[in-house]
Amino acid sequence: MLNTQKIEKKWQERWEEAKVFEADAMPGKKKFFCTFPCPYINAYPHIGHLYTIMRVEAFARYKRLHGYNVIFPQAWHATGSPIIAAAKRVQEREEKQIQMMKDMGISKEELPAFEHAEHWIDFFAPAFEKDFREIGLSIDWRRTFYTTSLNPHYDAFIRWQFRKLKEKKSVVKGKFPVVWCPKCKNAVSDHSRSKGEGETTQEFVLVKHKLVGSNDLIITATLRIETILGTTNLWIHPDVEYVRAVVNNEIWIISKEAVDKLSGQTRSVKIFGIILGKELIGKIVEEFNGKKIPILPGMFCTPDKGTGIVHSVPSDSPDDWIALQDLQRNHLLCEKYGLDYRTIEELRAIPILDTPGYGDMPAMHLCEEFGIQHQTDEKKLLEARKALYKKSFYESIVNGLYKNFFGKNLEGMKVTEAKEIIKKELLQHGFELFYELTGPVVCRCLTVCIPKIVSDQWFLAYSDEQWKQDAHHCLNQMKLYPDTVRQQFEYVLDWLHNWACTRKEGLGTALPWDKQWIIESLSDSTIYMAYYTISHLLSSLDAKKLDDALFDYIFLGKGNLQQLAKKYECSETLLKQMKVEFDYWYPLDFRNSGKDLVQNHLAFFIFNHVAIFPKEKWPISIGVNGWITVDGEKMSKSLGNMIPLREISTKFSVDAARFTIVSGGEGMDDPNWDSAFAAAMKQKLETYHEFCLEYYNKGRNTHTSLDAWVESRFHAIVKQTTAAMEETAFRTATQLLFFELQQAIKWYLKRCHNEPNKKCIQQIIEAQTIMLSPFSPHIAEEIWHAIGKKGFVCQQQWPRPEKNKIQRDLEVGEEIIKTVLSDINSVLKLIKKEKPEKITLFVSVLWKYSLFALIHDIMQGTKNPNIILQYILQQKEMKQHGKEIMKFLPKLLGSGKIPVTVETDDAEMSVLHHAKKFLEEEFRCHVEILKAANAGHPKAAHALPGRPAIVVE
RNA sequence: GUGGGGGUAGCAAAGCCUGGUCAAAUGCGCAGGACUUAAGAUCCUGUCUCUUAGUGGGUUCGAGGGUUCGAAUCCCUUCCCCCACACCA
Repeated sequence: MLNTQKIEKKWQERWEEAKVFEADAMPGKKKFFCTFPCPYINAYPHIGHLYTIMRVEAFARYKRLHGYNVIFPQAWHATGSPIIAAAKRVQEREEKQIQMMKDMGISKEELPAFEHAEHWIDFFAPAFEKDFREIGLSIDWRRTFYTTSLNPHYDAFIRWQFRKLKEKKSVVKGKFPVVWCPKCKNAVSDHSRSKGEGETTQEFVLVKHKLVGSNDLIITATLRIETILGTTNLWIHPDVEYVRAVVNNEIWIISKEAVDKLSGQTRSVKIFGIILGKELIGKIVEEFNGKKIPILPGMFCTPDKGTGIVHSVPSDSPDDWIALQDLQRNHLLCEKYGLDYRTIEELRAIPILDTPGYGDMPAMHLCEEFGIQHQTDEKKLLEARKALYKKSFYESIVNGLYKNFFGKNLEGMKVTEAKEIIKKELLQHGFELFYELTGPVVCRCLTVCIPKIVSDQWFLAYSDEQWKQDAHHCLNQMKLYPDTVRQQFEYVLDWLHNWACTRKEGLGTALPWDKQWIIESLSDSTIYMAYYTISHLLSSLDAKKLDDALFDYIFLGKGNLQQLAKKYECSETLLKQMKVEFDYWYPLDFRNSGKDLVQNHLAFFIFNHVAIFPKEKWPISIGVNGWITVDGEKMSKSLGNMIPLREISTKFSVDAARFTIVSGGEGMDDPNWDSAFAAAMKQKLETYHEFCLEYYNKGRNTHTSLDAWVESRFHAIVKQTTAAMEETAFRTATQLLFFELQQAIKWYLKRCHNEPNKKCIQQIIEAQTIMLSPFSPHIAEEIWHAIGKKGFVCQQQWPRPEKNKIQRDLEVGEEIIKTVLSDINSVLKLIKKEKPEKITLFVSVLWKYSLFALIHDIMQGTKNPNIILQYILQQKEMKQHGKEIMKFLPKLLGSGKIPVTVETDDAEMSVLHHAKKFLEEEFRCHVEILKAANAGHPKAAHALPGRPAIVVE
């Protein structure tokens, strides 16, 4: 048994000593720069990280074997709120958080330290590095850093980045609705809530209804502005007190509860009167289009939702429909509020939308479907409403009433489209927007949160057309692994609009020109790969002195070297060196991440690169992969199937785990981690190690056709493996270079009775070990060393496939022998004979005829037309002329059986003659090989090209 | 719903673009055998089903249609799974 942990450690130390993975600019030498996105360091890394980073790692090691000067740097991400929020939770000793800390193996004594965000970084950054080192990643650790203002050098870099963006007008100011805590006077992110995780703001439109005979406006709020033409009446709760208030020079009637919400949203609201719902019932309001409708009693109106008043669209709202039904059935109620029930009865729902499956009165149908009897059936109504909203939003079509909507014809348009147009028009005609939360949110300070419009929010202007075009341009010339993600990228680049890039809380860099803001996490991590090229040199400068001039010089080649050196009190050489490093390494050659980052990080990455850097520094390629599943199940904390990296060495061995995870899958599919495979793989690698030691110096010097065969297989496999590696199809590559090659070797050794050609087997062992090294580097080094090779395996040359050594006919020959072997075995098994006395092989023809000659022969007659047919179907001509031929072939086959004489193919005969000795030894009996055509044995008729008939005696 | 990626034997995963050599690679798992004092490892054999002195038949590649002499592969319909739909890592 190998001590894998010892081996891992040994080689990691040796690589470190020899600085194998430290790469510096070497102008003139080909280079490869690859990165894995900074992981967020609020917990230990796990096997999910491993899969994605292995794609970078394997590619990096592969490129090194091709003589590239490779850098693979790694930094840590701490920008944003999760760490701060977690620290706060620790401070509060929140149960869940404490449990999480415990699960991570953090003791009670250590807890107080985790109350401070800085400690998380101090703790996890080294932890990540340790874990990453322990799985043998070929990272240049000199270049490591972490993000946020806690790293002043990086901080200066981010400030430079944002000033550059601002210069290009890529950062703009705008309005933005947020979840707001009135007490903390802060936006409350998901992580800082004690209740209401996942709730966001929701955009309503405020509809103004003019009370006839006064200047008062009754305000309703709706999510479904596209139904505006279906309004038949207003609902108001008779027993609720509403207020009259001056809102931006208008008089509004709204619920008390609505006042706070409205005033939080850039409005001044002054209450000057109270009005009971009852007082308004029966009155008439005038709509924006002049239509007059009544105000009716609706008990379902709740003052804390919207404005507490509802406009009624009975055609498309189950609530409105059933409320209207209730009222129309209830004469007493009408009388109670002094309403004329005849006019009430005449109120009819107005069809406005066509909803597939429900026609133009979906609310009515849904009330029936859900068995809703009364407006107090809240549960059922909620379900019906949800069902309808969803269906209607995506599937309904607006009808003829919208033929002339402010001069626009919307008839036949989908709701998703029409909605935006309707909203836009109405906003121009005095309607207003209003935000509500999708559900109750309570801040960490236990204050109930409200929606608020922040008016000085900064955005990255991704909606800018020119910027989008540049991004597309960049994408078009980029290589994507796999290319199937391209469409997704195209879509995302188009779809992205302005991104709110600043926050009020969290870790990060202060926005240089507006220090109340902190740059948001995704926005600060878009071009930091450039920072890798200089991070190890930059840290020797005094952070306080750093400013834009430095980065302008390094990244954009502006400014005077002498002056700058003076300014930063450093040598010119150092500054120059930084510039050389950047110019040499950039552009970035390969960036790989999970597929979930396509729509944000990777898209931002493209955008910001094209904004800041000249074309020749734009990224070269992006790799994208799926999400790991563990033994067929989604990986999650709750399932308890997270495998932390730190457990890998002891549980599976690093080499086995690295190999396993890569063979889990490729492309965009979710790959699978198979624990049983990992365990088996550990054993296989050990066996492989033993095999190499046993066979490396074994063998003869003579060269046979069998050696030529194994060489052919070897070169074919190397060729395929290389092609797969180039496409980052690492699963395919591992399958080929390990299993496929093993199989070939096994057969080879069997055929040559464990007496391989020395040169052949050495070449194969060396090559296989080299090809294995990107995946399982420790064991590869161990083998390399053990077979007496000098240097590191990771610094060797990737094997070169030699085309002229690949000989198809040799492979076909061995296939025939394999078939014969397996056929004899099945016969032996069937007749339960262990020791045959004699085996006779009847060899048929390899048809040399052209297809048409064959058909001619069939017309002459044959012993078995079906066999011929089968053979015909495989021929190239069939692919070209298949249709014509098949039309008349059945007729031919229907004709009689006339014996036909055919020539035996010499190739097959000679293959079998060569293998005769092998077969005889295999079965320990005499083997006879005859031409089927003139054997005269009844079994001989079974012979097929490439598959002799067999008689065992 | 929209955009993207998928659905293949017990599990995982090739094949699909470019239809025929596909009952479908490979690996894991499982079963039997050899070796061994034994375990592990290793090696061999089998692993849809029925047959059989083997190269044969049947039914399979989410489901249902279609194109074709021929479909896992091309086209249409449909169901299911994953990712994203944002202000955040």
